[in-house]
Amino acid sequence: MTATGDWIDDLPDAGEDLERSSTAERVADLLRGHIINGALAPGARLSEERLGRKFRVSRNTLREAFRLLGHERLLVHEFNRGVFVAKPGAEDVVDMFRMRRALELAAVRSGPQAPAEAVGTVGAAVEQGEAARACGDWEGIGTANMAYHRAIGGLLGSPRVDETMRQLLAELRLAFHVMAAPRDFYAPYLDRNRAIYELLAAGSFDTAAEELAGYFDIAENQLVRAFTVPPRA
Amino acid sequence: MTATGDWIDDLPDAGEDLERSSTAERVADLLRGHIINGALAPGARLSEERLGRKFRVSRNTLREAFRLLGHERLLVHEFNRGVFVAKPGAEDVVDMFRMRRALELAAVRSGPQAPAEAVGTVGAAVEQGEAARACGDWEGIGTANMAYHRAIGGLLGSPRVDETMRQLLAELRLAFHVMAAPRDFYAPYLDRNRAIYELLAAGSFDTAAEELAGYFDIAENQLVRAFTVPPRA
DNA sequence: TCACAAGGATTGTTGAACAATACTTCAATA
DNA sequence: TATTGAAGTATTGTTCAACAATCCTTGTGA
Repeated sequence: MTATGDWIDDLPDAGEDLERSSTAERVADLLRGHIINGALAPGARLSEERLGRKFRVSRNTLREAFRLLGHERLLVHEFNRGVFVAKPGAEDVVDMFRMRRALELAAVRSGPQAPAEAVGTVGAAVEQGEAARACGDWEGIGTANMAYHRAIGGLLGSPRVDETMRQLLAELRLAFHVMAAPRDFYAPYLDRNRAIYELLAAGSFDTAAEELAGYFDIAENQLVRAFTVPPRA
Repeated sequence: MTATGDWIDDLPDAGEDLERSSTAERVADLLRGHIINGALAPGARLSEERLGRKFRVSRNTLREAFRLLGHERLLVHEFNRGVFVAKPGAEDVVDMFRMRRALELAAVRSGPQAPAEAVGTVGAAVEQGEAARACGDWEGIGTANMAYHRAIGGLLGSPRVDETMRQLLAELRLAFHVMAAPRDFYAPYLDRNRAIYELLAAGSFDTAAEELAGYFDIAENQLVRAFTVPPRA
């Protein structure tokens, strides 16, 4: 017989690829993508009948998908009026940053206990962003920035925090589409991202936290200003 | 004419009392109550047909309610098998405490910027717990402890953190029902709760954070032990 | 004991139907 | 003109019934 049967424990987890089958979840994924990349403008109304025809799913299934995205704050559900793509305001941005500060700063400060490859994931996101900049791929820079901060949150090694960060950053990205010129918003922060990563890799977690806090202050300020001066009515 | 029409802006917001009407949400509220007070045991299966008959709602409406509670991690949805009351394990408790530490400690340290009556809310929860202890109302002590930590999270003044804390503590409470003797679990912590509150009221936020961190260590340890030594099979 | 097939039970999804509510239009009135 | 009121229409809220897909149980046979 071959050594042991342990080989079955060694192959990678299927990870949701098996259980993932519900139509409602697939529709939710599809919609989430369209919302995040801006294909569905904030405030847009989602008609049950028309979307149902478009996706070839029944109204009931569609409504289940709506509930999922509503819980992620990407859709708002107004009773007897329908569901709309969420339209975050300045106060929402402020609130999201409150939560980001709490979670990401705690994550960075918990660096010494972070799981093994967690810091490496941050570095990968940094390079992903720099590659996008080299191509002039502004959309890609935004995506990389999301991955970067998700990786920061990942330092806590907490599935619940990971999930929360995922939602939070998706909602934040939605907020960008309300802004005037989100194009090269993130580009100036790429160098700062790398600097923080270097500090993490060097084990200077407290200094990294201070740097990150500085980033929050600047980015929040810039974002809120972009909201307060509305993108021409 | 009477001075201005501004009086209409001055009356208090109706605040969700008007929009709150969906049957699915009411069913979700009902189920949530039954789950956190232990009427529905962890691991129990929720049959769509039987629950639908019981509550006099259709399967579709019930399924919408399930989705809501699933997103709060109170129910787990297994494809083609049904929904079950979540059954948190030791690793879930550890993870919940990771997130609690991040949020509540950040909240306490943000004390100086806390909204006006936020500290008072913490004090109210302390007294609510002491009153419950005086009555020997163990269930009430647990409820008061939940309110206490929600109030701690409320120091951040963030709606998103509030919502997250609400879910987190509901899930944590569910975890208690897996324990052997959850009866007087919280009683020993009442004095500590008051001590932390006094520190908050005195403005010693950093000291309060240290005390709170100590509470987390002890409570988590006690909880995890209660899980590792299972409540007789 | 194990494998496997048949059967029943439950969920996944659809489509249609009706009630309840919101939105639109337009006429009537002050 | 501005506002009110009253249809009429469109959309959502909810239910019901049906069928496909999947799981679980049971019993049979080797």
